[in-house]
Amino acid sequence: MADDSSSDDDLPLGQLKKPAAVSSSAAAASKKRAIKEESSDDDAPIKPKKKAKTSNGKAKPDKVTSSAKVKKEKNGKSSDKKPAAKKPTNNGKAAKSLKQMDKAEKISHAMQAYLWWNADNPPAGCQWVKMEHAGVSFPEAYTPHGVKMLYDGQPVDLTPIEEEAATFFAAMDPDGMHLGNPKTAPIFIKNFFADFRAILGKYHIIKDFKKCDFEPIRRYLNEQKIIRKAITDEERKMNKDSKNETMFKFGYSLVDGHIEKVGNYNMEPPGAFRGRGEHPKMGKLKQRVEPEQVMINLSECAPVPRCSVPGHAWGDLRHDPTVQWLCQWKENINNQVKYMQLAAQSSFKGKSDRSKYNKAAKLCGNIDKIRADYKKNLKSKSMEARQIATAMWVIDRLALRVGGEKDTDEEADTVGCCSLRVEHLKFDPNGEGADNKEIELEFLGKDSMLFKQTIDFGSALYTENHGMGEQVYENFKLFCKKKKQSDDVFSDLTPSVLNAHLKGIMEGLTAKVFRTYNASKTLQEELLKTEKAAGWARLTAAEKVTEYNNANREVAILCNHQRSVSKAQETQLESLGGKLQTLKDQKKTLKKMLKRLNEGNDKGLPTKKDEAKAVEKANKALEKAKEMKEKAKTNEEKIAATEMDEKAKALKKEAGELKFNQAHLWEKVPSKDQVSKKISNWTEKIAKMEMNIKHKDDNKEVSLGTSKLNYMDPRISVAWCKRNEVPIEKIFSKTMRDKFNWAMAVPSDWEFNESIAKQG
DNA sequence: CGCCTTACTTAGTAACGTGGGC
DNA sequence: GCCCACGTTACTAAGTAAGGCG
Repeated sequence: MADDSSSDDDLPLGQLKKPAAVSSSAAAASKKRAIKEESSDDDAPIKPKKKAKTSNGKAKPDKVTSSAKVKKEKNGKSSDKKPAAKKPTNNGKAAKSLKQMDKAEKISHAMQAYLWWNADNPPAGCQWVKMEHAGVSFPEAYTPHGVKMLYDGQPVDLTPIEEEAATFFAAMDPDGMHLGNPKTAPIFIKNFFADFRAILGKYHIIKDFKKCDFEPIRRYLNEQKIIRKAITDEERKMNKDSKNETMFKFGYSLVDGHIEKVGNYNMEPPGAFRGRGEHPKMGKLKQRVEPEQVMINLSECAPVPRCSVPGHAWGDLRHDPTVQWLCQWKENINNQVKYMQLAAQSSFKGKSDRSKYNKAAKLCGNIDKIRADYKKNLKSKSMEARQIATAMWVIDRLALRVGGEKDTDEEADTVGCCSLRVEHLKFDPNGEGADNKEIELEFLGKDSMLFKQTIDFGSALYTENHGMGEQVYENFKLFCKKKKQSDDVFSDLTPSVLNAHLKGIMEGLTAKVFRTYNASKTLQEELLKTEKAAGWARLTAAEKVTEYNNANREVAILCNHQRSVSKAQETQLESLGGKLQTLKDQKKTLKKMLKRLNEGNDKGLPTKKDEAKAVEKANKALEKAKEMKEKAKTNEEKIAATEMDEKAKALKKEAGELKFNQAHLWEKVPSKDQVSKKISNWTEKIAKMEMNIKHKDDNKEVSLGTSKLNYMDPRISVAWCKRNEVPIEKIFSKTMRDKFNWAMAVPSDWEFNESIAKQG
């Protein structure tokens, strides 16, 4: 399995790209025809001639197709030596028979039967030989709601297009990260209003944003939200069905005889551009994309899908097997090309993912050489060599991104290593004096995430084991000398210069490989550390998972993967703090009670106040709300039902709080025994809650998902699960298991090191 | 060669849906 | 069995890097 993954991997991507586009598409085309013939029996059920486009979608022929396919692939598979890998991927649950599966399950079953890492590769330089799909699914045309915004207090008639734009603005949360931030709100409003005015035309009465009142539309949208909340189960099912229908139609592609999932098959709908950070273009109107703007890419032999928007047609057609994309179009905000591509669990993505990790693993064998190289050059007489060496240290040790140049008129002002400016470094941030070797790095990185860390270059962390911290510090001082705050620290260093140097050291090495390498290496080392600790074997699976998450957190911190703390989270944490205090107070009360009982004074001890009443009241309200929901026909009734529901929930919450507040008490005067038992109970509860709060607090600003999804070699996690008897589902969600299907078969002693690079 | 285009990976957040505590 | 906090998924913005072109 993973071991035989052979030499394949880096082949298709790198070297052979050139002969690609034009010439090879012709060559590939002729080859394609040959292949088509060979495998035609294979495709027979899938290609009922004209309707082939919908072959992945339409109801009847499809059912035959998928089940036939399943059987075939299954048989083919059982002959190849590994039935084992299959079972755990089947959700852990007892395998369903084909008859019991719904359509989506059947398709996914069929897809799982294809193991690309055991299959032949497409011709060198090509990603596929045959590819067919249904194109993108377009959002529905805008339906006007007729709710009028106010201008200068007066309702204004708007055309549907104008109304749509106004509605995009009204849909923005006034307290959200764009309008709720006093720094970004003016940018957003300025951009939006400029585009809105352009739609309205010169002579429209709307001229001043301050006189605009979008509140009526905003209220309407909120009302719609409430109505949607009150839908019946039946309606909910219908929505799901129609969603599934478009998934069946557009969500799958046929690539070289097997089904693959498409990632983003829904065309991005129009709206207000939600750029992050202080993006200079936020608020601009993102236009609706017409089919004519879309280019689709499929094989020449594939049927061209009919465009699903009435009266429209695809803009252009391509047959380029050297690329992965199925559709592309231009977006009007930054004039960038966007793509529809296969999903993360597809073979295309799986192949490049595996090759990414193999490349990072290859770095294990070269890292000493590389560190020695930049150590030497840190003192080089050539300024360029010195800058390259210092940048490499930064990228290696601080895990910064390479940092390409950005045009701040067009994009947010964010930086990485090469684009660091003098103003982002603060020497001796704590004013500790001359021989202090601290620098505070403060800047906005990708997605405008704050990087703020004080690096003590003289500390053991950066000086021991060839850490070179002191020399790096001297270099930084040198690079910043006589420069303006706004000057680049690495004056003439660019990502291409840096990457050219890296390529000279190790084939395929680029700056971003260091992040993958360090993330995976860190995970592996952290996991190993805990496994070696005394008593490890006695831990439960859940406790082991906590340790895994701790290791994961180390990686996330290394990569500076953050998330903002939501209001809800903040209040939740606060309320937990309140609860903890209550528990502590209750414990005090219990101790006092015990003391008095010991003294034989049991008069006036607090007892439980009647709480059943409150509970009953809440339950009644809840029942009524349910009833209203079921009866509701009109919008007004639906809104009333939702309101009632919310009221009832508030009552229930209140009752719960009352219950919690006197949970330490008894109906009658308790015995000494009862009290002391409860005291020890409470001690335990308090400890548990303190742990819980600490854990939540530690995690609230760290995002574990990104590193798990993009940086940590999944084979490390799979092997860890296997040797520690932790079910893989505890670590990887369903989609992650699908994405990492190629990694599931590694043995329990698999290691992230240079030897795996040789294997492929 | 430096800049622009192309193609793909990485990223946080909003919306969604579900599993496990009451 | 219910419900909601929480994890998962969808969405699309924002990066990197290679290659082409003038």
